[in-house]
Amino acid sequence: MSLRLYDTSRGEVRDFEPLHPGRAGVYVCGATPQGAPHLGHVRAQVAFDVLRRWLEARGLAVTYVRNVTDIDDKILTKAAEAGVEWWAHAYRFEREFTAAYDALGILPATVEPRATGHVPEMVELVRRLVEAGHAYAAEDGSGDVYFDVRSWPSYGELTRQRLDDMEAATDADPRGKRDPRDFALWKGAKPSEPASASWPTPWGRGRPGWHLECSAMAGRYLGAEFDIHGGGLDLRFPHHENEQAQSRAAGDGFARYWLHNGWLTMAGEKMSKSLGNVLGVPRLLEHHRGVVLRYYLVSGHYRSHLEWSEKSLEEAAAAFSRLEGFLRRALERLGDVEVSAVVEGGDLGEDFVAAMDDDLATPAALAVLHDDARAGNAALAAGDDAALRSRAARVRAGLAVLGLDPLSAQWAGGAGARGASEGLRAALDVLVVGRLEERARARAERDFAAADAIRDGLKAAGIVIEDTGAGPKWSLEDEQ
RNA sequence: GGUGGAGUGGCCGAGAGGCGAGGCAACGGCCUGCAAAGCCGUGUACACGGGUUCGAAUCCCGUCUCCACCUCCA
Repeated sequence: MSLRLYDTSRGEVRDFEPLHPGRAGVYVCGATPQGAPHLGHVRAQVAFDVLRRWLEARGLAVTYVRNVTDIDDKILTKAAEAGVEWWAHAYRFEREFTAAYDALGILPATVEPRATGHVPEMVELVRRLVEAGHAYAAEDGSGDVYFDVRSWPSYGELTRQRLDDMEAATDADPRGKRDPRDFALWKGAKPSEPASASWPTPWGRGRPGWHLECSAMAGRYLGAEFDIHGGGLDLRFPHHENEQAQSRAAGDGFARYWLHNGWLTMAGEKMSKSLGNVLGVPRLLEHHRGVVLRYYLVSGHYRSHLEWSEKSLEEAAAAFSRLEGFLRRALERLGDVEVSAVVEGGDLGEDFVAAMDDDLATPAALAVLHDDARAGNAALAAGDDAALRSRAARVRAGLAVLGLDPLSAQWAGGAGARGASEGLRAALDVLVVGRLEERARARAERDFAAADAIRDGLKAAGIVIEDTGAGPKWSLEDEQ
């Protein structure tokens, strides 16, 4: 039994063997905070959060690095359009990304480095590349420094493309380039750009090119060679190809496995800012629980396209409620559902482990949990507490690995921000229980019209009544 | 032109040679005063055309359609 992952650089699933036994270094491309986060952004982060949680469940000590590229062309232009400092613009949206991550239960990274905080590392990397003959300062005096793709025969290996087959960028500014496909490691300062957006280097003042920061920061926190690099499919080329080229040309081993997540689509098309079909996470959270959004994202395989619709999200809510409802009933019956979500010696079932080991097959893993919940519900009805306890433990442990444990600190308390506070809930309980007592008297007298009127009245107020073996229970409709 | 991916039942969404993933919806039943929840049962789907095989959604050949990357993009 071992973890197998689809390595996009090889185009195949292969066994994951960490570089250092017992540890894993993971680098995931995070935000370029030029605007608000959309659901596609968080899909990627949820996917790699699940990877990280699974590696930890397998007993690996994970160093999880997620960068923030807080300076780039678009940040500069959008900030200028908005009439604010570029660094204020970047930080504002960085905080929105962080809030979105938190709302979806994405664990904080081990470290979340910013590009602007790693200029010395970047300059050093450029220096090494220039010395090795793989980079050159532009001859037009612009201050740009380019990577020389012709000097690196492996260029294109990540995406299995041949340099000669690539379309040359039509809109690329060829100024000072030896080959149109050469990419900027460093961009010379322009008079039109703010002075605060440039740093001194041996090649003059300037700012980082797009790809350099990831190589520099991965090296800084994970070393010259590390286990896994993740990101969206659109980053394979040019971003990841260029990262790998510059790091390896500088003599570093860089990433050993490359993982890429698939698209969240709308009407079959990729969600992206340029198409304008984005779903902002803050807006979605006004109407949907974060845990439900997360369940929805996890219900498809991370490499598959996931077709967005409100209906799909409602189905996800219903499916999650099924598991959540089972755990809440189990908790009431048993008093506690203590679990250990580790692969060896924990409560995760064999089938669940096999699913997750198979390139993080979360849909299959969820199917296992639904099967356990069904069996657990039957055990509950039959009064078989031992069976109930083991099923509930498995469901909870599995959900915990997926970041969906309804009893966890993250998600307990029902609808989170939308839920009632403790004090209000206690006050409401007194009132509702009073009404339920009236209803019980009416039912005892077989006055069902009066009993149902009470239930309907509460329903109209958003309070749902369910009669259970242990008497009536109430809950807020929003929390279901 | 190069590279890669997808087409599965009413819907979402797995699987990748033989035992009908799972969820949602629907229908029938159990339970219930009713409802809700839960449980049991009901569905024979894999773009199309050939082929291989005892057996194909899964392998091979061909065709069609869609998407993505090669330019900023999770």
